[in-house]
Amino acid sequence: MRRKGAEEKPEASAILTPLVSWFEAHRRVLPWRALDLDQPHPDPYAVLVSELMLQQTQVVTVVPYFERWMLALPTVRALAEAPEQQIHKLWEGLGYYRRARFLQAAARSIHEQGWPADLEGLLALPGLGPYTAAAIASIAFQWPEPALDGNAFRVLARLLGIETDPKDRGNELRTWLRPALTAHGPSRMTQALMELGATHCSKRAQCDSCPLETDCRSRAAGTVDHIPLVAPRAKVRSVEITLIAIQTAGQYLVNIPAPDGLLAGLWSWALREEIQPQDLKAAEAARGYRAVEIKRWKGWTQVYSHRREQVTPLLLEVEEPFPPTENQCWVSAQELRALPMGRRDQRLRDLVLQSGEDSHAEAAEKE
DNA sequence: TAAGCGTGGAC
DNA sequence: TGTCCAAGCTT
Repeated sequence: MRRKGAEEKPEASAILTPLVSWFEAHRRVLPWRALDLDQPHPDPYAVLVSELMLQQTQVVTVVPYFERWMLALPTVRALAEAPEQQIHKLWEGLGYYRRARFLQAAARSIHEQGWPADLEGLLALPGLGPYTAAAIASIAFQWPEPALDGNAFRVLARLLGIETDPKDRGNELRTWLRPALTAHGPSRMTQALMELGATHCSKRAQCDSCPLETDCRSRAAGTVDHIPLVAPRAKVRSVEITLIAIQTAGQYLVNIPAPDGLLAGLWSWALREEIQPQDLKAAEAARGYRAVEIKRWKGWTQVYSHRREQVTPLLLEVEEPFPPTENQCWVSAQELRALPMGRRDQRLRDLVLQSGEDSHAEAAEKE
C-alpha cells in the first residue's frame, strides 16, 4: 500500500533547479548575507543575530536594527559582555523583546563553550527552535539541514499541492528537501526558498514571473490562492487604559522593568486599566498625592499580538517628588531618553519631552 | 496543547 | 478605522 503523499512527490533537487538559477540572478543584497554562498559564512554571529531579529519580522524592518546592532556589538564576546539595558535599547521598537535576551544568552553560551557542532546543539541554544537552528546550520555552516519558515512552507505547499496545513508535515518535507540542499548548496537552497516566498510566492502570489510556475501543482490546479491552509487565530482582547506621565521639577515617574509578561525588560509609564480619565483624579488622590493635569493628548489604539489597548495619554504634575512604590523610580529627562521602552511608552515619552521643550521655548520668548 | 509574546507592512 | 501576516519560540 502506498502512503499518501510522500512517494508521489517529484525529486526535490531536480524540480528546484530553476529556483536556484532564478535566485542567483535576482537575489537581494542583505547586510547579513554572504557574497559567496558556496563557503561557510565568514561571520556566523551575523547569521545568528539576523535570524533572531527575523523571527516573525519582515526583512525591511530588520535591516536598520541589524546594522545598528552589529556596529555596537560586533562580536559574540561583545554581546556576551553587554549590559542588559544596552541590548534592550538596541532592540527598542523591534518587538518580541524576549528575543534580545535569548540572543544574549545564546551568545554567552557560545562565548564560553564555542559554537555547537551539530543541529541538536544549535537547537539547545535559547531562542532557537526548529526553523532558526536549521537556518543557522545551513546558512552559517553549510550543513544540509532544511529550514522551514512560513515562506518555505507556503512555497512547498503550493508547489506540491498540499491542501492541508503544511506545518503538520514538517518532518516529511524536511526529508524530501534535504537532497536538494546537498545538490545545490545548503545556504543557497535555504535562502532561495525563502526569497521566493518573500517576493513572488507571497500571500498574493505573482505566478507569471515565478521560476517554478511550470512545475507548480497548485498553479495547474488553480488552487494557489487557497494554499497554504491557515489555522484560525485567537481573538484579541480589547481594554481601555490611561497612560500617565507624572512630572515634578524635571523628574519623571516611571515603572522599573518587569521580569516577565508583556514588554518584559522594558521601562514603562504608570498605567491605569479600565479607569476613565475623568475618574482619575480621585484614583490618584487615593494613592496619597495631589496631581494637577498639565496636558491630555489625543488617544490612539495600541495593538499587540494578543491585546488591543485604547490609550489615553496624560501628563500630570505634582509639587514635589513623593516616595515611589517598589517598582517605580524618578528619572531626569536625560535618563528618560536613554530608557528602553515599547512603542506605546515611547510615544508618550516623545509627547512629554516635546511638551517640555515647547514650554521652555515659550518661557524664553517672554523674557 | 494552546496561549503568550510586538510591531509595522500591505491591502 | 480592519484584516492578515511576517526568516517562530517558549511554557
